[in-house]
Amino acid sequence: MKIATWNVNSLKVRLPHVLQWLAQEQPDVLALQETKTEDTSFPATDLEAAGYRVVYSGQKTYNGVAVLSRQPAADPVTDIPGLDDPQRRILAVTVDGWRVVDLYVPNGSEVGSEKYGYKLDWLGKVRDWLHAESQKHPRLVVLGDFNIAPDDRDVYDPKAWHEKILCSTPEREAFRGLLGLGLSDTFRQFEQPEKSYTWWDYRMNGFKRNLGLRIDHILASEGIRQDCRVCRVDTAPRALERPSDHAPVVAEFRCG
DNA sequence: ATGGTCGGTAACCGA
Repeated sequence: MKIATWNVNSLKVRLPHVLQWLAQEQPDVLALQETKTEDTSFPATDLEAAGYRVVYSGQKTYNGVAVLSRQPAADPVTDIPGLDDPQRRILAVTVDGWRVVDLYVPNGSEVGSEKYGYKLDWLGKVRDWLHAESQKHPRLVVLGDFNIAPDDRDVYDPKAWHEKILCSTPEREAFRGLLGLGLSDTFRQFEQPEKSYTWWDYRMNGFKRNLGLRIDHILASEGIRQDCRVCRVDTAPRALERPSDHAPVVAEFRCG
């Protein structure tokens, strides 16, 4: 089972990159964030022609998540029970007995802002929901744009980002809270190159200078963490013309 | 030097 996550920052603009990447990598599952596409204009036909089933939860202008899968996706959930939120940020589906939870965690804007409060509240409610999901599904993968750099080694300049958004202690505690559900940060199960990141600001030639943060993650439940064979960032799409500001992250699991 | 670049959408907001 090869499963990946990619914040595409507009699926309409990035569709050629996504189709190219699917053809090259042939993942079993690809979770997308920031599709910025209403469901009525989701490019289902193009993706199905590429051999993928599509499930999506979008809205106008902002947010939007989708899961592409080679096998059919069952039991979709688009809302956290008990959280009445118009923002389309979560999508859970079951593929081949694997529960896949696609998250687009709020950015939070600035520490202490209203959006920051929403982010922390949202993360708390997601944690409660994922606790219930983990009881129901022994094979659980939680992946997406978490908008949290878990550790200083996930930040190109930890001093400059000290207690800044994406790096603040409450955000990192919320991330550790998810790990406390028995979820493993699959990227850190393996030796990795130093200065591995998944997002680089469009400004200041951030990618060329590798001024990045690792904020996109693939978490695996206790039942499958030992089956994870590799987790890596694919920086190649970030170097293309007109790229997303995020790179895909891929994890491969031994099956059965 | 406190900027800078994208995407969506139509003057700015969000990231």
